[in-house]
Amino acid sequence: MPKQATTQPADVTAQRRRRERDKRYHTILTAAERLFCDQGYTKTKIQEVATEAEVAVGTVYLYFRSKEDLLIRLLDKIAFEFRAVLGEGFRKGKSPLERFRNAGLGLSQDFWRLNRPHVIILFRESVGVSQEVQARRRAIIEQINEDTEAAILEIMREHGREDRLMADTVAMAIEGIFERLAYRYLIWNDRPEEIEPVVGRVMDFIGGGMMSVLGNLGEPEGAEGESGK
Amino acid sequence: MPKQATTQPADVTAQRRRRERDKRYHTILTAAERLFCDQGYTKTKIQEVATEAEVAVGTVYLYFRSKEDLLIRLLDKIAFEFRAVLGEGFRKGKSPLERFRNAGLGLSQDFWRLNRPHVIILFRESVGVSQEVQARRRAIIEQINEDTEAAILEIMREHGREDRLMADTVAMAIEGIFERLAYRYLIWNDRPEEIEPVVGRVMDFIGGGMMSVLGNLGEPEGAEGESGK
Amino acid sequence: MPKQATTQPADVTAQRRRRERDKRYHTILTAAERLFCDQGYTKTKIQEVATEAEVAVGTVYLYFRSKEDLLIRLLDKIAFEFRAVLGEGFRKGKSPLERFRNAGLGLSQDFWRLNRPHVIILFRESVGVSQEVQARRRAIIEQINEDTEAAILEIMREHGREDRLMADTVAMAIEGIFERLAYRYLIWNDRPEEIEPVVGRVMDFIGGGMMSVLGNLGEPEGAEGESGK
Amino acid sequence: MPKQATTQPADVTAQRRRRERDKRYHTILTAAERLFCDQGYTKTKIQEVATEAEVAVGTVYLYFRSKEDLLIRLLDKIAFEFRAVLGEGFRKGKSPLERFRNAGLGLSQDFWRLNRPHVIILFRESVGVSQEVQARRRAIIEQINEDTEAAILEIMREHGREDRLMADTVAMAIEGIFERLAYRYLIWNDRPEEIEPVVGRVMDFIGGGMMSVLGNLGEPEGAEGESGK
DNA sequence: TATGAATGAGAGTTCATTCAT
DNA sequence: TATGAATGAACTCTCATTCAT
Repeated sequence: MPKQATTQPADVTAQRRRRERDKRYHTILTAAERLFCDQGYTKTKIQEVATEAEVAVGTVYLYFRSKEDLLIRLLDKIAFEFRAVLGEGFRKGKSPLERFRNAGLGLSQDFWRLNRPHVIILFRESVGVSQEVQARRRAIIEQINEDTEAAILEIMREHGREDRLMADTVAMAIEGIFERLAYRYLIWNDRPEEIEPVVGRVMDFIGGGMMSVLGNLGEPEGAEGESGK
Repeated sequence: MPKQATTQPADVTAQRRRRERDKRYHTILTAAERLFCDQGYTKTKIQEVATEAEVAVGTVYLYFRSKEDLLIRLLDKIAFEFRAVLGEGFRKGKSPLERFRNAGLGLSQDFWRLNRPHVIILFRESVGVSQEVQARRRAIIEQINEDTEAAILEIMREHGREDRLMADTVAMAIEGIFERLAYRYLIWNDRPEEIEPVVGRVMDFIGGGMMSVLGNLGEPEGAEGESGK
Repeated sequence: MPKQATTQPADVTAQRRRRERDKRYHTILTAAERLFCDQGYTKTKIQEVATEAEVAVGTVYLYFRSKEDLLIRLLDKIAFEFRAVLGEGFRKGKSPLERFRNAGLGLSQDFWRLNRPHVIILFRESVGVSQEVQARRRAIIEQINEDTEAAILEIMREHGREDRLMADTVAMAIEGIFERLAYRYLIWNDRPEEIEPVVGRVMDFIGGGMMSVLGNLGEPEGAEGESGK
Repeated sequence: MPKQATTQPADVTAQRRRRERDKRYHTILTAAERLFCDQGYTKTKIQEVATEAEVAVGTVYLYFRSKEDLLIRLLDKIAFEFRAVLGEGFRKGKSPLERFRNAGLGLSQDFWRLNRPHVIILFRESVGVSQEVQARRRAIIEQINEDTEAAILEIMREHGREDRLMADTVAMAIEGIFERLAYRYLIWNDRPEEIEPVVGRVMDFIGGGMMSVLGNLGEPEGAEGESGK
């Protein structure tokens, strides 16, 4: 009791330890991210991650169960940030459609431009690694799909009707488009500055596609021959 | 007559050898394909490929330079068949738009349904393997992009104007959509029977997107507010 | 005092580690030496070296880059000891000639008799292995040649003249003689006890050869028609 | 009988076959020689030997039991030619000493200059290959030693006494010298033109050594202090 | 006799993971 | 908690030799 009164060392120490632990966790994770990006997951050795993070090999295993675990935690972190950017975009704007557009632009501006490594890990390095990594990757992408679908359903509702099947399909399509976009301008060519104009064109394309689809649902503009057949 | 019988053998033998060589080449390639799909490229051992193809390990190396070479040849074969199906689709139909639609349907009907292994190798197992494999994968996808772009330009021309930039972007978008489609219904879920209805909806979406884009170019239907801004 | 006990451990541990590292290095090297001798370099497997040294295969690669590196380090060690014995011999004795003789005897007594494995590795197992090993072997032999040449030049100088060309040739001759001697009585027949009398005769032969050559240079006994022209 | 009378085809064919067989045997052997020299025995593949000899792999095995056998036959051939040159030298000249000198010169002029490949195979590529090859190599070198010893004994006899032990040692010494000579000017440096002057000096050295040794035996030219102690 | 496709044992090397300090 | 030396299973590729044609 008197001891606690003087400096509360137990709590303070515990807090500091916690902070240091967190810090080290992220140092290692960031080192792994950098290396997985530059050399690929398979070619990166735990020893290299340790060196890059300025810790010993054993220390890496103190924070992560295995090399695979390192990748999974990385995916989780990426997923979190990804959804955050996306969610932020969906919240800005007056009409649902405007919000939708903002999300797309936000993704291309804020996220990808800054996080090429994340894109590389999500779309290249985590592909085909192991069953568990596949599952995680799939969960992330489906989660994003659901977010997008929700936004689309909101737009649909505003137009008077909702079609979950179509919303799901459109969400899937949009995700596919953006993945390819990212692949082209970040992974294959590292030219993020070219993304913005392409996103403009892409959003036109997507907008047209959605209009066509929404038109069939709520608005009496009617008669796009192909649709719905 | 008897003379023919004695002089031909050389040719006959040479021919038969060639046939057998080709046959064995494909036996090994098919064995690799099956295993790469089921267990993944990395986890598949050359020994297993050999056993599956009922040859010795050394024989595999008689036909392929390395394990990586096996994957590259596989990609080449897949690319060839892929483009064949796509090209066939593009040729059927009266109007460019109809031909375009046919290509999409053809892909989903003839190719993907029958060739799940191909899709898995192209979209999952060949990702992140090595620099050379990446290069090959990229070349294939860009090639398909060009094919698609050409088809789109044809449609554009019919509508009175052409916009290469837009055509390229749209081609990219379409490819992205189809890749995600394949991923979902063939790789993550092996439910090829669900593809067709989804492709229907997807083609509506794409059709709408293209109309919107074409509208801006040639037809005076005008006024899709979002587009072109 | 107690403080010293707590502050020193770091140094002590570091020292002990260093000692253990050195010890293990030599354990492995010695194991390799034994096996290379008994079974030959090519037929010895790294696994065997590891077993002989009572470590794991991976540990061998922790200390040596490759199997070839193992041989090269061995050669370096042998070269070091070889020159040490030779140098020691060259230092004992009053006249240059006596010193020269001592070096020869020293070689045959101290070195070869005790280091049959070294002789085998230097003269048999390291021959024809690889470019780099050849280079190292050559460097060692040329180094010994230079040492011998220096001793001969000293003798020559005492006799009033020096002839580098002749000294070089004689050094080469002497080395050749001793190599063959070693080959015969250590590699082909393991009878080191027979070396000493032969070395006696050989030294007579060499002495005569050198006298004849020196005679042409310094002493006016002259007139061996062929020599020196 | 009448058949024999017409063309004696059986004999003629048999002879021609024998000739062709011999020719092919030598073609293969020569191809192996060239490759063993250039790339080393270990690195040379049977396939390469076959290609160089313009036959199929199987054909090589029709003429030689194994890769090792190829090397052994090569050694035999080299030994044969080696002894021939040596023997020829020993026969030319009036006095035994002159004949001896001729042999040494002959070796350096006729044999080595023309047969660098032989030297490389005998002194480098056949070292450390296998037990059997070692045995053959040893036999060859001992054979040459005996030839040399015989020549030395002849000289000794002319001088009135013979000492087998000394003759053997001197023969060994001479062989050692020439091997090193060959190593230096043919294997390490391919400069055969430098051999001749060196051989001159070497023969002086050897001459002096032999004189010293002979002096002790028979002739009263005497009194090289060191010798014989 | 000649061919050359097929064989398959074999070996060097790597690297994720552990654990004594 | 941190360290990093030690581990050893795993895997690709080679190449001498064989044998059906």
